[in-house]
Amino acid sequence: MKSYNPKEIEKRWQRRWEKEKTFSVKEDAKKKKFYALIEFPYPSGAGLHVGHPRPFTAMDVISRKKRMEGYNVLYPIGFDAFGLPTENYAIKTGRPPAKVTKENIATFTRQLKSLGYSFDWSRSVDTTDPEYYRWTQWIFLQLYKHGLAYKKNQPINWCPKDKIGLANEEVVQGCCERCGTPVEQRNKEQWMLAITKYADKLLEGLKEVDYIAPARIQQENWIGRSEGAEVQFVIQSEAKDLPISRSLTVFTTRPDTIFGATFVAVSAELAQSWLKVGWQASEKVKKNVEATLKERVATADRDEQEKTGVDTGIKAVNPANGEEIPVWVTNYVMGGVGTGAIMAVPAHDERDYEFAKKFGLPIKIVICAAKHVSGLKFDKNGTAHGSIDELNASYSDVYTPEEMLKIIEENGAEELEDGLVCNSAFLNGLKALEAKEKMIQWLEEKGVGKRKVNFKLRDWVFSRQRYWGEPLPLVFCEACAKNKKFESKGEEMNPGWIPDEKLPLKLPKVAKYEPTDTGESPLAAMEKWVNTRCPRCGGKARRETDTMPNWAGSSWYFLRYCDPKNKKEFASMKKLKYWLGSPKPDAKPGEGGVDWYNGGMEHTVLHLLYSRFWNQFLFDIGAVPTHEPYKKRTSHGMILGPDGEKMSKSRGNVINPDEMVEKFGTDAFRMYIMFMGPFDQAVMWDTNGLVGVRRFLDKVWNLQEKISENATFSNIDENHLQTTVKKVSDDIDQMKFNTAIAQLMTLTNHFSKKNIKRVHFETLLLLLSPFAPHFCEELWENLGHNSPISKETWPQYDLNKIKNQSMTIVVQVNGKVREEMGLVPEASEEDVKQAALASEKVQKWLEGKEPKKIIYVKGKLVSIVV
RNA sequence: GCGGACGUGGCGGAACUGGUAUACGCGUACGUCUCAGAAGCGUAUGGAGCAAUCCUUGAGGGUUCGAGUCCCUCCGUCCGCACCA
Repeated sequence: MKSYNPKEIEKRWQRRWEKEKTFSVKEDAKKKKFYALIEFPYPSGAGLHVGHPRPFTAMDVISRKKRMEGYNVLYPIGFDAFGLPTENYAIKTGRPPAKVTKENIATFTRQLKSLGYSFDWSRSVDTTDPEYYRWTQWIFLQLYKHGLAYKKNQPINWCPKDKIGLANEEVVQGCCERCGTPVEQRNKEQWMLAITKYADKLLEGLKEVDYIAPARIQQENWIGRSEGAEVQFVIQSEAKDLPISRSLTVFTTRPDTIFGATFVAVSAELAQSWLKVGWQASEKVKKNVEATLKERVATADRDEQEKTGVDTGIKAVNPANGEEIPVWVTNYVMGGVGTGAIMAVPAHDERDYEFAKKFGLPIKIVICAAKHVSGLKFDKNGTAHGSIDELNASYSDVYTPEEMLKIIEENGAEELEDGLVCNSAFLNGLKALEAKEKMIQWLEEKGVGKRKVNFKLRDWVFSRQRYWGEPLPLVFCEACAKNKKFESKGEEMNPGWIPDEKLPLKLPKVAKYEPTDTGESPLAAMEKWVNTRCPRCGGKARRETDTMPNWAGSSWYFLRYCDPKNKKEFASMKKLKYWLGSPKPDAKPGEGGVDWYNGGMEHTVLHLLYSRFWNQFLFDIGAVPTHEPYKKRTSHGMILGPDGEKMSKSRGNVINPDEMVEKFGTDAFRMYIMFMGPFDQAVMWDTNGLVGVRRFLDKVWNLQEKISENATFSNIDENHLQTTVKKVSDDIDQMKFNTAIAQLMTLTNHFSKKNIKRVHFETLLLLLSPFAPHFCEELWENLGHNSPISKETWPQYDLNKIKNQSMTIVVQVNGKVREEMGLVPEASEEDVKQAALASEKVQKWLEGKEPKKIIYVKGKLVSIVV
């Protein structure tokens, strides 16, 4: 017998799969479809990282199993190739990004093919291919035509190192997500996508889909819906010079606490906007505003930041009780949130409390609830700690501490929701949530406020001033703008667009890729390209020179996979319906999507949200068949270096996949990646573990010699086999690959102690084949099969075949295991109990006492209580 | 601060709806093969003890015949958001 030589057999099978197009799929109405998706890689110059194979192998295992179960499986691959690293490389070396990208894709392709993935390579896409980005541009134009893309002059996050504008989502703690440089604010004209118009739909859609909880929760938090009210506070006459001469609008989620508002706090941004339009504020106020705005940009960690502020001297009237309260400018109210102004309720908001304490502003309790009376803490015995006397010093009609305690105890009012409103006129005695509703109604009736839903989500900054991205297919024509030939949607001149049949608008070849400090894209210097004819009137016009962010191409790639060669549409509806539509006969319209999408947690906010937005929009205009793009979303953990740290060149703990494949073989590498640890958790690389998996494969290889038709096959053997079929099947479905492999090892260990029948060895190979495909193909062929194992049927288990000759019953005395007995499986409860009591060991522990109680768990154990 | 995940041998990690904790792998020790080493193969391997037996799932308490699993308090690690009103 030849020994196991991975190098030889892996090349052979890879060539054969390619030649026979084993994994190419076509739509086939007779077969159930299954669409498995992984996040397509960015083809960096460094080549494949060991992080890549983890999700790729996992979905490959699932895809291979699904194929064997009779599904028509689409498992596609492509490249998300626009982006900064390639552009920066081009700047450094002067080589054209398109060329560099081609080379990188070739490297990635070779590496991915060497790992034996069952991708349908004939459907491969490349986001930088004009035939692909033609449709990215087309979708953008659809958004524009539907009023969801607009140009806006606004402060943007500017990374001075990368010389690029960043979306809010790309700024982490005030720094550029990519390079870590502190971000500056700059005013720039930017293309925006109105994702906020889809905020509610994006939130609603999460109910339809099966995402792992952290992914769903992160999306919910990011969208950040909060229900409350906008309330008008009338400004007193001393502030005539204020632009908001009549009233100031605040947003609050707790209108029920309005009687406890003791001051109004406004953001420095709002104050600045007043100053710009002629507010005559004192020098002190002006200085404070300036200082706060400066600090905003510089401070990354706001945790430790001291609250500061200044009294503007303006008075506002609380509409609920007519009380006059001061307006302060503070650093803890943010410009972009709500209306940029709040009513401060120090008794029930920690931040307001901290501020009120510091500046000696009054604190008024209006809700009796243990956890929400600032400065007061109640322990389990109901004893109050803190200083309520200090709090209510300026308000005589608040309950005494004793009365409050009583209310809290009687109503079990721990949380704010359970609290009772006090000191609030017509709201007194109501539960906080009821009071909230009543107050909103009251505000609306009086015309001093209205119900309002607020979102954290901001519109998406969609333009980048860089070269290596999709050009925005827009043209500015002054003549047309003057003649108002285009419907007005933005603030400035409205550009016309390039007609569909003229797409794609190709990226021109430029000599220099450097971005400019003025913030213009390198395309702006291409006079020949920039100056063009207006597609409407044929007159002189200029092209838009901004490009799209790298999120654009990845927002719809899963759609293109369904019909990658289509020249007339981004994909035909018929094909989209086949691959994305729900196969369930009772499915509601719009239900379905990619059956299973696995990707990194780092993409659960941005990429996932953006592509859901595009898909929902495309659904609304009738271009795709489903509401939601992805039916099911899972995530993998990171692979850490052998030192337990994130792999990085500077740490020198990077593992090269090519090297591992060269040394141990692709199948061992794939199996080790799956065996390392729980799929959703971070795991440390340990090459010794890979050695162990390789040993396992050798062991399976050697089983060939033990095949004998005279081999015995006992019930115990049958048990092992059936349990393994069940466990491996179930575990793969639940992505518990590590335990599936452990079970295959157990079965192999069992088999290697005896002679085995060929059919049982074959079952083992079938179960192993998704993990180690080349290895199993080879052994399958050695057994004399002509057709490949990948075309075989997945084994079925039959629990009825598990026949126990005996069952093992554990006997516990007072909760401790004292005896283990083998009994016939037919034994009745009485038989088992009798046998247990009769046992010598049990008798010894009973010490002659009568058992109080005997519990029997069928087929498992007897528990005797003395 | 809020939200989420988690804490089990020397190490990575198993354990279904509460029912024999430590599966599987690594490492280690001994044996076998070998001129020798490596790789194989075999046996052992949570801790203490000669043994009977006792102890053991971050710490402490509770519920239960029975807790890694459920409840409470605390400690620690990782991730996400962050003065979001």
